Amino acid sequence: MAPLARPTYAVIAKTAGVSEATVSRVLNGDESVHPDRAQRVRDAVDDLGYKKNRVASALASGRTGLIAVVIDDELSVFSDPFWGTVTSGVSRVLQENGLHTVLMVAPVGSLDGGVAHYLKSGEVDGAIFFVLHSDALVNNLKKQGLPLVITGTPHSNLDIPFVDTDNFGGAYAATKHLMAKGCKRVGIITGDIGTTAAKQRLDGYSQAYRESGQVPAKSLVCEGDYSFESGKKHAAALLAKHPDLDGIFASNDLMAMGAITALEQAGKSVPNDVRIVGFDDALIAQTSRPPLTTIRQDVVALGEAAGSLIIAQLHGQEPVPIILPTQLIIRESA
Amino acid sequence: MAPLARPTYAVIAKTAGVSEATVSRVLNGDESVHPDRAQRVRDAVDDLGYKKNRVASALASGRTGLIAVVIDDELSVFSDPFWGTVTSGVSRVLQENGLHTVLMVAPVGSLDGGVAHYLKSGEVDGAIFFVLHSDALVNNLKKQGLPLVITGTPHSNLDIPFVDTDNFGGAYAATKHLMAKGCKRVGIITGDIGTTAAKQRLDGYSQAYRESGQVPAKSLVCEGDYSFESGKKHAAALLAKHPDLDGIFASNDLMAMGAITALEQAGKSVPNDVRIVGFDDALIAQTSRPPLTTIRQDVVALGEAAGSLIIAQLHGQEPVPIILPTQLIIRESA
DNA sequence: ACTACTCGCGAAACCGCTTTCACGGCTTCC
DNA sequence: GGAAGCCGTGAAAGCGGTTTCGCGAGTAGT
Repeated sequence: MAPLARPTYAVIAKTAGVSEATVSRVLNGDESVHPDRAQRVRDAVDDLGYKKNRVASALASGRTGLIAVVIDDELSVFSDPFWGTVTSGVSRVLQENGLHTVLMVAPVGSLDGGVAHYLKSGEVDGAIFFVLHSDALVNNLKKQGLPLVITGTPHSNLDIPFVDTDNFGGAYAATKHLMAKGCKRVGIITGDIGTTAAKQRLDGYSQAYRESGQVPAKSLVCEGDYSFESGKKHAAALLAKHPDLDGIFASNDLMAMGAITALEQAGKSVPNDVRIVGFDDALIAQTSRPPLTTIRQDVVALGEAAGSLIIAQLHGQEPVPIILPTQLIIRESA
Repeated sequence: MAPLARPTYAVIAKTAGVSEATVSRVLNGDESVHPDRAQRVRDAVDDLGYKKNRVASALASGRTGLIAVVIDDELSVFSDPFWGTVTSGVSRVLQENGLHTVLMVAPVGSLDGGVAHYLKSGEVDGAIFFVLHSDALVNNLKKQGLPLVITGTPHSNLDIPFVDTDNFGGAYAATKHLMAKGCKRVGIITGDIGTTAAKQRLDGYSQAYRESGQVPAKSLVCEGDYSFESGKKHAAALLAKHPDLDGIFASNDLMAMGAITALEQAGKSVPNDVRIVGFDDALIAQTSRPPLTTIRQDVVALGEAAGSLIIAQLHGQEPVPIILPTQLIIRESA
């Protein structure tokens, strides 16, 4: 580690013939410095190839330039490309604003774990939470005034800015589409109903169903867990209970694929006998056979929105929740 | 931001009745402090709920406790769950060692971009590179003595520790498996041959082929780019050139799925007419119809290995490259 | 008994940047 | 013409740890 002696303020100040205080002012965009001196400083900076030491800067100013992305889990990122994609969106926005992303993949659990300590200890300027299993930590951090953003809609009425996809609208559109295609008996395989997203998608389905003049039978609603296997299982069950089933809305693409597999095993053709719509427009939706009709959510945009919400707070602006629109992508499964 | 006044060394020192220097020694595991005083310090730390300010610590010691994970790209993470998974492996290992992961998703390109500056400016204690398009930056950083790890085998003979999957062995096993199943004419769809992984997998294929007593025809080798579409395209081409084709080794699962799609469109049955083996054992391998026989690489382990290599270097140990074994997963496609 | 070391520990310098404070020089207002 | 106000600027005091340096006491060597 021979960090080839980087210049410091002392050097810049000397070559520019000003004080260190002035150097700091120029480099931090303080307008009150005389243009000539400011220019001298900038010249010196360029000549010497100066780069600010962010650590020293952080210590003195209390701002680290780091934003934590917290994934309260082990599994999500491991198996789901979704969060990786969101993260890269976040990362890009932050980078454009001179901030950096600290990734923390760990069960958050208590208020006293490693992650909690790290966040509380002022080493990051803000935090974005991805999968939130408990509100305790978030509430705690909010009290300390740490800028926060939640992706997904929070359970309780936390007064914390969040970004989310229009789950309700997407599910509504998916169900409407099935109805428009002539489906009379449409089942739904939900996600883990403990998550707000799953709940909202169910609501969208129900709403569309009711607008068709019918009420969805309880037995048409199955609670899955977003896995391929659960899609398979519940599709088979639905078919067993309702031989006249002609449509399924699955709360994500993976379950939709599971459903297709189950239906074809049962001798049904998709989309001729049963039409299927998924949610996400993940990569697998395109590679599926038949290609999956699904609700696209813009995952990168989700990350970018989260990033901008944090930045807004850093700038002292009052952040407003962001709900991103979805888009119906019609392929062959419905 | 009311960081409820966290205690500092000054407070600890006073309550423990020692000097700040001693506090520092105790907290950094210096053995030379008398056990009694050390205990007094530890008690004070516990009582006051003291947590070290990492920023101040970083400034004074020159160690930030941050490791950068650099993805020299925009696309990889966006579309491929692979890197997300590796990252979480890295993150876990680092966290266990009191380090944190700074994620940088950006084209690295020049020696002078934002990422380059960040890395050179000593704000991280080490860096792990994922997708490496150019050796320039890495070489440059190495000269500065920054601990580095590359995932994947470097092109040139850089003297930089790396972790990789046994691409050769995996491809070899895949091809052998096809031969053992009775395949006589086995094509390969490689990845971007500019990457070492693709090259190594091709070598493994060739080796296995030669051991069967034959030499693979040039026309059996197609260069794909890891995408679904390229798998589809090249499988169709292979079949056109070799009507007697009875096996395909695809360098990743996505291309294998593309190949299946193309073959079925051409009226061939998988695995009855043509057997197919993929590589990765990604999620889609299980959801494919038929389920994909493939070479599993342990992606999480890859990340963990990268993490430990960095840590080894931080401890001043001489790191040795790590090659992780693969495993043949037999499903229905071959 | 006297010098020579070793050992544990505290004082203080230091890491590099930010920010407060006060000062000299000007303009403005009675 | 003198008091009051501004403005641009530099000196210096931090931010909260780490680390060097040297001191005093205790042990050993001769």
